[in-house]
Amino acid sequence: MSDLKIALVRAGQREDVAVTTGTKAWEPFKDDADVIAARVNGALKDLSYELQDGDEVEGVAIDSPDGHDILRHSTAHVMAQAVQDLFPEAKLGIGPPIRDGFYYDFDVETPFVPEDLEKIETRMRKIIKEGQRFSRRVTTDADALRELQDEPYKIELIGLKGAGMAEDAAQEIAEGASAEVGAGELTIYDNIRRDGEVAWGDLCRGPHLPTTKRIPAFKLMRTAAAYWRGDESNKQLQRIYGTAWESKEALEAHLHRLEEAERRDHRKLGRDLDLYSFPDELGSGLVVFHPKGGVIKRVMEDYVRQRHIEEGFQYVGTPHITKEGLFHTSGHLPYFEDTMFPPMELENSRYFLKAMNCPMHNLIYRSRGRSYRELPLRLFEFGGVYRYEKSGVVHGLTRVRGMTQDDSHSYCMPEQAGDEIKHLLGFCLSLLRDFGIDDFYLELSTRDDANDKFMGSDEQWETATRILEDAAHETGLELVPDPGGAAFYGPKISVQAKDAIGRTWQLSTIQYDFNQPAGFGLEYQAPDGSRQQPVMIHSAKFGSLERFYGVLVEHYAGAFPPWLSPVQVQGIPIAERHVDYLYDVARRLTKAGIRVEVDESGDRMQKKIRNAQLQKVPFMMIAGDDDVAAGAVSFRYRDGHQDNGVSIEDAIARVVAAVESREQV
RNA sequence: GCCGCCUUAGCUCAGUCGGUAGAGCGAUUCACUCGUAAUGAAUAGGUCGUCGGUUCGAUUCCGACAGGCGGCUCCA
Repeated sequence: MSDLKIALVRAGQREDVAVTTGTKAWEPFKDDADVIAARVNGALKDLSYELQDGDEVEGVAIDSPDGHDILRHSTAHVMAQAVQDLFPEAKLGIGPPIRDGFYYDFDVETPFVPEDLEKIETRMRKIIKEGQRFSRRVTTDADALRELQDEPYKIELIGLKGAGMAEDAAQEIAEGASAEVGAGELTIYDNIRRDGEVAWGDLCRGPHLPTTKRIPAFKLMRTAAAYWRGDESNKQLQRIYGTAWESKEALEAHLHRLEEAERRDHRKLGRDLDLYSFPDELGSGLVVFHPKGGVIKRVMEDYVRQRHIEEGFQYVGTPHITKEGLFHTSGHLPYFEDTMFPPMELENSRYFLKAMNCPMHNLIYRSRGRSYRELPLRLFEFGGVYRYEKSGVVHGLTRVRGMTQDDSHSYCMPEQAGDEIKHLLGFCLSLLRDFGIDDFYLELSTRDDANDKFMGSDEQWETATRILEDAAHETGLELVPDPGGAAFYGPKISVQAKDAIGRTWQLSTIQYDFNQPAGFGLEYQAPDGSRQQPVMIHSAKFGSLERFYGVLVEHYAGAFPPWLSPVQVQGIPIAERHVDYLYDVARRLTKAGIRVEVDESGDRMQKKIRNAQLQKVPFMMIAGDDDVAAGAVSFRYRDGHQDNGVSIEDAIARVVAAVESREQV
């Protein structure tokens, strides 16, 4: 029994402590009810870990990010135990923690139904009540293979590990597989009842909660199918999603956040606010914009077109269909024919609906000789494209089959490419900020060596990737790599934006393309008289107008800033005799370019206020006897606050200023 | 495309153990003219997603298809 020296870290403070040999990690934290694991020399360990001399030890609280992961992973184990209790034939897939919860995949004969979830939850509560201990046990590949002979998927994972997979490779082949097998030693976690009986066990790296009793609150959310190891050609397993939290209150808060997200759902708000609809008669993924929704679309387009022109773009127009040869020249057809609507045959030609705009812009470039003096040449349009998206992926405005791309192509000399990309990236970000989206990071999609879909030489790819990377770094934004995510013709930077409730969306994309200029034989005449090939840079600022529209609806929960609001001012008379007065003010507002309506329905004024509130109109302009007498109006805002007796001149100026500044009110 | 669930009035939803349906909101009309989130009454509105099968009889049971929802794969 010799003394060990350890360093205890608490609230960022290091403290040297002497403990006896055999001291477990839980002991220094026995008074901290929140601590459910330990970080020892940077690595997460169970509280049952035996401390070594020189260890630096820090408690992991259940409500910390790591603590949440451990809690949820342990809850996934409890769920898997419950499932195998109730469905003994179920084979285990993987069961990692994910954002806000966890899942576990099972191979079962018949898919789970909602009633099964209730039974599983009940069984889980029983397991939690039993207070089973999570016990770590180091094993060997051979022992594990013997022990898990009835679990074919686990055996496959051990095989992958045995093949020398690094941890990140394991991550890649099966999202979350690294939760079961890592680069290090192989371990099994046994769930042990109080009487010492082993209730259940699973191949797992851990760490885990000390006991199942430490799961304060959980809920199973839904079932779904998922391909084994994320590969479409593999068998589909049945996945159960659940969530777990450090307290009942935290669980409630999470469920409340989900409800809030539902309230913001752009599909629901689109109906409630009469913005757009998806008539069955049109077909899946095809949208019609109603008058109010059309206002927002038009304002977006007008503003974006104006900004492009200011940034040196030239607005062009191209048709929605073309003969197939164009897409052969561009190289798209072999890659995209599956996602294009089938061709129509006429006059001995096959015509395709347009799925991308770039080939047509190339024709505009090629329509006459080009001088280096006009480069960079920037062509821009709202291009309507159609893509035959698989039926299961169509989703509101964010995944449609007919969309409008705010698409531009910059043609430049190779040496101009870096500056052009920086220019485009800055432009994208400033445009997004104008629409109130200001929290983003960048993603760099590159070629994947294992895949032969990519066209062009190694050198071209390296050059292009480096130029994009430099431009991305210059923004100072976080840059996340996305290997294998590039288009066949070149690497891509995309802007991933976070909305008001923290969800991320891929919006702007900037792609470097050295292939299409070659395919189309694009040239410019250089200062020395020689003919050179330009590079083209694709960029979409919003990606698609429809998707961005949907993102904006959810970001603002339908309460748009005045410049985007379909109705900016709703006039509400106290009584019928005030209608004409309001119409006079409304006429002056209209003259100032403001979208204003006067509610002259038979409703009581309280009802009119309610209606305007539900329609999320930014300015309610109310007039009664007092206002008429004072030559004024009264404002009510969406947050309920009021500003009475504002003179008509001030009222108009106030609305106009809010619209012009694009501010939120 | 794959797995599961769903489809009843414009919207949100009841209901029919197989005998062709109901509410609230919305709409229309009438009365009320009102100071910051729902005035009252009356009326209209559905071949219960579509097609086929079982049945004396199908909105209800079965099948196919379409559309939707949640995931997976894919993606702007």
